[in-house]
Amino acid sequence: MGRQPCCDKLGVKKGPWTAEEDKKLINFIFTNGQCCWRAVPKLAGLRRCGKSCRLRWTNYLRPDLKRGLLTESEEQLVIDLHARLGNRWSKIAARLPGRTDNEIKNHWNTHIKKKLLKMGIDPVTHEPLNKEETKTSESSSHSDRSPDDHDQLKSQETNDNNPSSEENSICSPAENCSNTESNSLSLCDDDLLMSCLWGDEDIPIIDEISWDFPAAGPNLNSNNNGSIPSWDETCAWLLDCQDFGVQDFGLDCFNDVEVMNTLNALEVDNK
DNA sequence: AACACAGTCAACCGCAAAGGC
DNA sequence: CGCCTTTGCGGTTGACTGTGT
Repeated sequence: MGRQPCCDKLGVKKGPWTAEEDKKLINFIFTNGQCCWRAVPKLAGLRRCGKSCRLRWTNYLRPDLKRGLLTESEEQLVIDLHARLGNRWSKIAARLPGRTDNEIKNHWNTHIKKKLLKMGIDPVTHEPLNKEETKTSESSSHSDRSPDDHDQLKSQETNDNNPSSEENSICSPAENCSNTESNSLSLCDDDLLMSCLWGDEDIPIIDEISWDFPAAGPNLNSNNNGSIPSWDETCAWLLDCQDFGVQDFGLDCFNDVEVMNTLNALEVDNK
């Protein structure tokens, strides 16, 4: 019994997305919310597989994404999290709001890996490289964290959700780093970042709290209670990284005059 | 200017987990 | 309980861009 392919290969487009396709996808998700990805291409009029649509949305089109290189603080956080979690990029990304697993994975492979090697640190074990050489002859110790040694971490990970787990007993200022603050890590200093890192409460992911687009259209202002990037911030991406204007979307949900004025103002600023 | 090489990153692929029936 | 579908994840690829010769 063969596995059903994620899409019929016939007539399904692959490769880079065009602005037109992006528009269709954004338009669809803004008006209908994120529903069954498999159905999205059909409903949105795209000749893509659902998987591709989901990837495009999560890695590129999501309004809450930060663009640009990771900051020093974020990079340090990634390194620390990688030491703890290994190549669990999605888990790492979940702790860096506005960053995607793909982005972090790429950044790790292209920048951080080399940086660590330059510093004489094994990017896999996070141990000093010369230390590694001597250690290879020894049997593994608790601190010798091989890439496959993350099963242990995995169990820790599962305990992350358990408030009574041992790891959670590590008292850190994380408690002070409230969820709302955690959503704007870029504003935190390194101490706060580390606090957030060692606090094992799952940082609420922006997706979960603000990207549940109702079909009726988002109430753009009501969700902004300070913990979520303002609409002004989140919509800037539309003007920032795409070569089309907001009006081009023809979004029914953008019928709020105030919002439209803001968007227009942003667009003017951008020019 | 032309070419080669290296670096970067968006996108694809295959697998596994999750969830519904 | 087992099958099937859907979603999510991590590894990998390949196109594009920048830099050096």
